[in-house]
Amino acid sequence: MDATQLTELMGSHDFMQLQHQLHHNNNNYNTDGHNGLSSESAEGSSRPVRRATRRTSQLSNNTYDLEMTDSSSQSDDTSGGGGSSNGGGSTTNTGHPSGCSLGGDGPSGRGRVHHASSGACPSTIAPNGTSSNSSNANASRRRKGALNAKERNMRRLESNERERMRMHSLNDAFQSLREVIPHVEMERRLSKIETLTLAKNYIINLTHIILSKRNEEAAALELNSGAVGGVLLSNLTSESGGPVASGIALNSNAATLCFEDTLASGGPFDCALLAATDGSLLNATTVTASPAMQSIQSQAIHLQTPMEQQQQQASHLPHLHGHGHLGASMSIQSQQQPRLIINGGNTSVGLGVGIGVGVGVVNNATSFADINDNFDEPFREFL
DNA sequence: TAGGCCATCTGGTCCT
DNA sequence: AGGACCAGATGGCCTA
Repeated sequence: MDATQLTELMGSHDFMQLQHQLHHNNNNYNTDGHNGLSSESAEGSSRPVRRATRRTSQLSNNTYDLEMTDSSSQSDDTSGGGGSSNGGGSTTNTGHPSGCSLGGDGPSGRGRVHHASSGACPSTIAPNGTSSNSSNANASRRRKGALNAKERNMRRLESNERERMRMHSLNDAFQSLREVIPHVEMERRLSKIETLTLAKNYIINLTHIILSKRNEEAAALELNSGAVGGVLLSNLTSESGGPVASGIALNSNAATLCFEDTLASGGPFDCALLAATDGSLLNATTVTASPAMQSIQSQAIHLQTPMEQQQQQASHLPHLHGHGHLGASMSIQSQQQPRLIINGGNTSVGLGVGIGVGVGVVNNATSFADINDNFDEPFREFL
């Protein structure tokens, strides 16, 4: 799985092809002890390894002169981007003060609303590098100037330390997220943007599944257009022991959503047999895993384990605001319901059909007109 | 060597 | 007022 394939995967919202992969997630990504990741898997992935020495306290390496009394230098310079002697330091003033984009993009739109008179980018920069910003900013600087340089430097160091800790917490949260998102095994760990994209798509797919579970028949009607939010299960037998709708479950053209009841025991499943790719509508039914099905359960992507792991890590997670879809996802995972078995009974169709059938739900937005309108609905009870 | 990704520093802004 | 949050800037590491 290379980066291109991953990009395609993220673009296709396909998570259902990930069998045989999830159980590697916790072992194959290199981590380092400094960024909150486990250290036992440091072999085989270069990206985290090279960070091993980065996540250390910078205080000891800082070249701040705590005895300095010249208020015109170091962190007191409000015009200089960076200015640090370590890491983000800027030894050459580029002429672009901190907070100003080189391309003149203006406010990015992220973050909080800025008042017209404020903003990260000073309106003008005096030749000496001082900002001619609002009077509030000037007053603030005057107040800061009232502090002696040693105290300012100390506060700057403390602020830097807090910022590092904040970013470490953020990175820990990213790692926790990586561990609960099924994704294709890669030789390197997921980048942040990949993690967020996969998480978003994963949540979308879970939403589809929940909606389908709540109203299989309605979902089946929607899915009848060919987009199926499930996975292929084969070798299923009906509860009575006979083949399930012969030509359906045993047919790779059929897509089946099953929620675990008693997979381990081979008991009945509540399965929503959604739709065959020929457009025929399938009925919801209850089926029982055959011995063959049970035999492949070890290869299934079983979300319970990462969920449990997440629960174990819950106490270590940084505070997550209770709004937004990520929060909803976290909530539903902590509730452990529903537990979804993602499986591929026929490995030969795992990728091709998995993409085309299993995860076509999102690509075919018209098949789920209600998804965006009621996206939060399945999660409201968990909020 | 260019580009991607990341950690860190930094100062402005907002919130409590 | 202090801390959290944010985003720009910078340099390091790695891969293609």
